Amino acid sequence: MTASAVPRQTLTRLPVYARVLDDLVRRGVGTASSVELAAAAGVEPAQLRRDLSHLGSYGKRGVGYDVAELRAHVRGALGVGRRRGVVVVGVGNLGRAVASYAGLVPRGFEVVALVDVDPEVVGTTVAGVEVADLAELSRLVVERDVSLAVLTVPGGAAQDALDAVAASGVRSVLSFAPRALSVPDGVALRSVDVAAELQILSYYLPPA
Amino acid sequence: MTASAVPRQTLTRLPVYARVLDDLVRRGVGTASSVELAAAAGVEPAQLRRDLSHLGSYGKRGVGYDVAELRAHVRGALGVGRRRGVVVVGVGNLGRAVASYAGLVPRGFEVVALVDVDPEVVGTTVAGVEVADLAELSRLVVERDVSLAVLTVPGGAAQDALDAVAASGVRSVLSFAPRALSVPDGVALRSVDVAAELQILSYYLPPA
DNA sequence: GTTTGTGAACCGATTCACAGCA
DNA sequence: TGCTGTGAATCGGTTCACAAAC
Repeated sequence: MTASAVPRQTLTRLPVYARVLDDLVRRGVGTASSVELAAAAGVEPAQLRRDLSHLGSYGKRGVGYDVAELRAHVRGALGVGRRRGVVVVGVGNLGRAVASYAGLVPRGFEVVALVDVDPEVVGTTVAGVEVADLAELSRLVVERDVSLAVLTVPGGAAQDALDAVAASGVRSVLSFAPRALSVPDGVALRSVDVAAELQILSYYLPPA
Repeated sequence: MTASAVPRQTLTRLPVYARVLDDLVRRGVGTASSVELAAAAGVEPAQLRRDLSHLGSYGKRGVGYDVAELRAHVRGALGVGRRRGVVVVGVGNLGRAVASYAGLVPRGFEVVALVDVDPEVVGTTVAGVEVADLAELSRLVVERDVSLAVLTVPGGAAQDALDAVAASGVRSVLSFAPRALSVPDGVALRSVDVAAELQILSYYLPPA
């Protein structure tokens, strides 16, 4: 089962499974069935079994899954455990929040560079990292072994930021900008738009 | 075409269309074809036409869509334009970033309440709003007409926060907590997990 | 001629349901 | 017996392709 054979939707659930398995390992649970794992992950058992089948055949019929073994395989598929250098582009409120977010370190993500274009911000230190000018991006990516970028820039600056990040050699980008972005070849982009999420939720509110 | 007939996936694209239409109105464009709109939104023309067809039939064959009219219908479906009170639960770095996020106001979202459990934080003012104790939540929801909640609490506190928010009468919730949450009846929940997004992106990185 | 709106075909993902293995 | 892994059925959503409308 090659890596590229993992369906997109399955891929989005693997981090959830990884978290559930982390919990079970921490609690010393040795074995778990698809029913138990699915309940903890908030999905259907059949879906979880199908998802895991894309990684290989690691369960035992009549028994369930060995928690530690399965965890190793899920982590392996996601590349968890390997250190991943992250650059945060745009050091406003959101950029500072991402840079300070404690949830990244236990997953192997290390914010090793911050860049901005505002001279007021460049030179300041956030979460122990000095903010550099955007012009330094390419150098920092190489020197600090950056493999992921988080864009926390205003919408109007997002396309330029994405292009700059791509030119610097980073191939995986998470954007918080409320914009449809044209994605350079070979770059994987995921987007989060907080206002859009709230608008989607608004749909369900009473129109009154 | 009733409101509940809008498919989930279409719903997630409506905010994108709304933004594109905002731009066109601002630039004084009167009419646009599905090809033009789709290009700006980053989707296929057929998909855009299908999506819009769920809202009604607002295009003119041989001409395209009247930008202002279509915008009004898309906004209407999402309830944009109506003021929406928002409470931010958990005033850490991320909560402060959300409370200060300028992108919410133009979409009609107004952060009118902040709550936390930490006595160090309660009483401070963020983005012009005083942080209240979580115990005040129900009162604030009523007094300030809150219809949406954003959960920016640590993972371990998320389920309790969600339950408290639901008990206070808020029915639409956006969570940033890295947890699978059990959703109370009648509540719409959307989740954003930054570390999970980075893990998904990690999948595409070279394993070396 | 141009472009919408939509049946119909297609596609990927979910769920069912059970054969196969522990 | 109990539970996985997976064919087969199903479902929702996307894309095709064209008749209808302008």
